[in-house]
Amino acid sequence: MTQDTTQTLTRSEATSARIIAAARPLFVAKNYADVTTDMIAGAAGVTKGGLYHHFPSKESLYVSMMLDDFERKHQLFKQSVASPGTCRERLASLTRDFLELPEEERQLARLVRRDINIFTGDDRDRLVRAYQLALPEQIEAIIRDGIKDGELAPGDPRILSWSFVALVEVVVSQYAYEVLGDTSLRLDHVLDLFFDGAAPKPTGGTQ
Amino acid sequence: MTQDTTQTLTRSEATSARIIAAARPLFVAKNYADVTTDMIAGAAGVTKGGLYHHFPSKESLYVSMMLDDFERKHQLFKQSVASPGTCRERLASLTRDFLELPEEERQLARLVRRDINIFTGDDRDRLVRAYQLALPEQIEAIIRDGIKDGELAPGDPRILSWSFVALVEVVVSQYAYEVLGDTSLRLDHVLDLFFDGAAPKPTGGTQ
DNA sequence: ACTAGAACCGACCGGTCAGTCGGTCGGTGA
DNA sequence: TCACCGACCGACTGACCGGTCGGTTCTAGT
Repeated sequence: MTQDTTQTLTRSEATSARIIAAARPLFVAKNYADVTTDMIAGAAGVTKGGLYHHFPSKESLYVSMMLDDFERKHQLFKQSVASPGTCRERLASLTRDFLELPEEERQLARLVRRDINIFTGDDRDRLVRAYQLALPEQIEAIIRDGIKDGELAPGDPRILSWSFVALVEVVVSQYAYEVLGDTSLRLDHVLDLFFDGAAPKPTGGTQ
Repeated sequence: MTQDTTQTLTRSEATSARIIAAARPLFVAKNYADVTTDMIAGAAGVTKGGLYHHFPSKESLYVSMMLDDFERKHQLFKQSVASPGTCRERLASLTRDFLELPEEERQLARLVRRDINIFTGDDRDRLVRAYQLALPEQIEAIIRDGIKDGELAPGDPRILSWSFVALVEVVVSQYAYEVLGDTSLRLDHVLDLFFDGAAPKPTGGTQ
């Protein structure tokens, strides 16, 4: 698998991918414990035996699914971090990418918080590290630059990045979509709130 | 229970309360599915049969526990909403009350987000309503006043209240405690960020 | 065509856990 | 002191689910 990534997937790889793809919406919709291996296998068009041919355990299937997703997100968000422009522009780029992700992939990022205390030891550590690398650390890098360049007030970049993530999660809700509408307005809302706060601007312009 | 709250609890009420008190730390530490009724009963000093004498199901025990807690929080936060002062002062009062709650009670508020998709129908609705009444709606009331009085820029008060809650949850983390230290500094951080944002102040004062 | 091995099947096992039920205990009123 | 009843007990049940395993089918190389 390491020596040959150029051509089409093997049958085994295709089935593994199909199983993971089938598991994704199930784990988004229901708790880890409430998603059975039979459900996943059924949704993927294999039997439980087939599933266990590709994954040694339910837990390892879950971890594979999450690591897969974090890797994709990591690649996606890395681009915004590397892009030129102001801190605000780069944060906007990253957030826009996130908001324009399909619903399912956006929700996956929340699973790590919901399910993290199910796991212990190695699996838990790997999940946490992969998540932090994919999202908070990318934001933290941009924020760190922003502080250095004077675009942001001095402060702990990690706490600021978590705060930013928290604000983004708010506008992902159904209600925010109804009130704020499409991506651009939700994006502006998050950036305005993060950079300038909720107090009225001293200059008092209307939007 | 409605007609007689003056004197000491009956034995039955005391046992119910003991069971709920025993369940609280267990549900905080582990997922709903991973906390067994035997564990709860054991921690409460009764047997499973005794537990089921007081609660018809595990789910109803969980719901009772949560509704109990939300009711207490509702009473607590109501005071800050009713208190005089600026929007910022009232938000500070409410947030300080929250931050000074014992760890266990603070964490309980997060359970509703973690476990809400376990339940369906009536129980789910009651949990959501009780939570929103206890926390976001109290904050929303203060924010609504703030917008009316010009202390906050116009905006959707519900989204702003959710944003505020999200920012508070960030400073509840272990890391934030290490970086920011005691309650007052974390409180200031949340309020500064919410009201004024992360950008440097135009006047440029240092703290 | 033959065959070795990978992919896949599905009945089954072992363990777990919510919920049950017949019974015991202790307090309370007559 | 005795009868009653709510509180409590704990062994048991039935269903569910993760994981196994012997067997079958598909595929690729010769």
